[in-house]
Amino acid sequence: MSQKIFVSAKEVADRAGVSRSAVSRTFTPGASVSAETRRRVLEAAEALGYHVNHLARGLMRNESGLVCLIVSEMDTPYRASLIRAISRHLQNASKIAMLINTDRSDRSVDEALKLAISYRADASIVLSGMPEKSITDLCVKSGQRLVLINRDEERAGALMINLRDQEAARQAFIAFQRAGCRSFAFANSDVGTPSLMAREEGFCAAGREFGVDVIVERFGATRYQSGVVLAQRLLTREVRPDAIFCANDLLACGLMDTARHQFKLAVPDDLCVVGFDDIEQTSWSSYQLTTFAQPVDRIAEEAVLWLSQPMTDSGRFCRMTPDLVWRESVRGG
Amino acid sequence: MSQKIFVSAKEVADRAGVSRSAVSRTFTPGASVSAETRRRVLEAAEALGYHVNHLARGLMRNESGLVCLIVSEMDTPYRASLIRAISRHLQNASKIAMLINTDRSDRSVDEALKLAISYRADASIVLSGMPEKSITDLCVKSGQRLVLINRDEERAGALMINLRDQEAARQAFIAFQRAGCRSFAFANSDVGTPSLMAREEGFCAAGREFGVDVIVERFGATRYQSGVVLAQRLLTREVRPDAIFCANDLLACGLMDTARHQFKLAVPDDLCVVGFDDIEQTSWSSYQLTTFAQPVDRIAEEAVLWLSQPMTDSGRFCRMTPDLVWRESVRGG
DNA sequence: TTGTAGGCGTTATCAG
DNA sequence: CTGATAACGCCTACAA
Repeated sequence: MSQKIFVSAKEVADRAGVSRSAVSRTFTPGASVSAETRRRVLEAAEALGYHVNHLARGLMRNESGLVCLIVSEMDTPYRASLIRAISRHLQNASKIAMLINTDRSDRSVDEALKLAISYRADASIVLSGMPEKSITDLCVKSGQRLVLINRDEERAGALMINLRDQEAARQAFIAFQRAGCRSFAFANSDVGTPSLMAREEGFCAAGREFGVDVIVERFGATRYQSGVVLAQRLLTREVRPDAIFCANDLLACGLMDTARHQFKLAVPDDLCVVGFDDIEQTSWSSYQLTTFAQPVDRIAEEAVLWLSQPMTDSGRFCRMTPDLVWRESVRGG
Repeated sequence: MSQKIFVSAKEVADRAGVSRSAVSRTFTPGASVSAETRRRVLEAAEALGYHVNHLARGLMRNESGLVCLIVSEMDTPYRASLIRAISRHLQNASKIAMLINTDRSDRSVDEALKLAISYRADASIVLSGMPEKSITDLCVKSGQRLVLINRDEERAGALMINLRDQEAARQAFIAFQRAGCRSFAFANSDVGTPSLMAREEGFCAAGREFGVDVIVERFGATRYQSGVVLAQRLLTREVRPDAIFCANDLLACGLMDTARHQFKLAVPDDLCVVGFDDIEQTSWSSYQLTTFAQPVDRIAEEAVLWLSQPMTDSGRFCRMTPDLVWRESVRGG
């Protein structure tokens, strides 16, 4: 482990023939420095390759500029696009994203939040799992911003961004009805994420509302492969569903592929499918999936906006409406 | 902007009735503390919610624990999986990833590296674009580790991880020949990334080697939509290619979809296709694409390993061989 | 406008 | 094993 030798403000000051404070002031936006001093400092800094030490600055200012992103399975299309959107918005706000991988267990999310505290992150944004109240309380008490995305529980002092999953599910149900579908199913993973469960419940509730039975099948992780299995289970039932709402697009892709290739069904003629997220693949011509678009960019925007809001004790809910994107996997439209 | 009030070692020391040093030692792995002192410190820390300030620790130890990931278009499947792999390996090495989005211009990469210096990152890993020599020199001079992935230029003191793109391209060519293909094409984007160009050159070189003409078409970004356009251009030529090597999987998916749906061609009977990356979608039953797998996990492993290697002036090349994954898009296999 | 002095929360060093 | 003390690099009064 070799020594790191970054150049410090003192060296710049010496070379420029000014005091350390002059250097500091040169790099502090609102400070007063004469043009001449500034010029000499900048010149020396350039020559030496000086860059303000954000660690030390953060120590003084009590503001690190770091924002912690806590997320599991980040290579999943929807997650990846959300991370990208958030990190871009953060950069625009002169913050920088620290990325922490979790395994989706609540304990590993707790560990991640502790790490965020250790790094004196200005904020933490949780995309996966639900941290313990004692930890989130500590975050908030420490003055850290906290954003929970698509989690259902409330946390004091945090911003909770949620989608109207249930309403969307109802909308999907109605779309199926308009398409003349008669046998309805919901295809879910068995991980029990709040937003996934909300979609399931919303779809079942719509079934009750309209006096129609809804079959629910759950299996595995929320991925393509589970969609394959779900299709095999649902499409071999005595009364085969002709309308399947999938908890997300990945499941829908696996399900559609299997319906077509293994069961030789035509979508949407034999089977209507609706997904959720609007990941890029749904627009590919092999899928053309009708789905609900998560307002990824707006979620990111709201999350980052919250970081500069004055602290409140109560926390805030922010509910957004996903847009139904009509493509070719449902008749009519 | 409300004040942040994190609890400090002094407060823990006061509560536990010991000195600040004792607290520090308790949280420093190799240090010697009596069991009793340790217990009292831990108890006080727990009660107060104390967490070591990594910013201050980094200042002292001259080691921030931060590693900067510089990447553009990070929501792309291959990039996302690489980021995930790297961030997991970093976590195992008790480092933490800082994520910086660039627009792939070399200038924005330079800016990102300056940010990495400002945060005293222990290392920077560049996945996109090529930073200026003056900047990379500064990084290395400052004692920062530097890893360049899939870049072609050399940089002193850096680890450069590359794939044997040309050899892979030759292998693809031979696979096409074995499948009995007669008219060869290479489908590329027009961004000119080193690794993409290497694949193109390797494929053309193989054509020359075997005395066969190779058509090259380039268009747009390295994404699905460009694959669509490339298919339209290539498949309307007088002599229609029956073997197309795509610069990456995203292009291949767009090209395959278009070949099948718009041109009603059967893959692999009418057209053989090979891609590159082995993104998850290639294993979906709509594609079953034969492709070269990037050794994502090994790349991540090597990159992280480099961070703990003793510093050398010369830098190091690390070349890896992508594995050809046989699926259904090429006859034979 | 400028320089000086003190402190931010740590860790390393060195007596005890 | 423990506690005082001096850094680390920076910012912010305060006084000049």
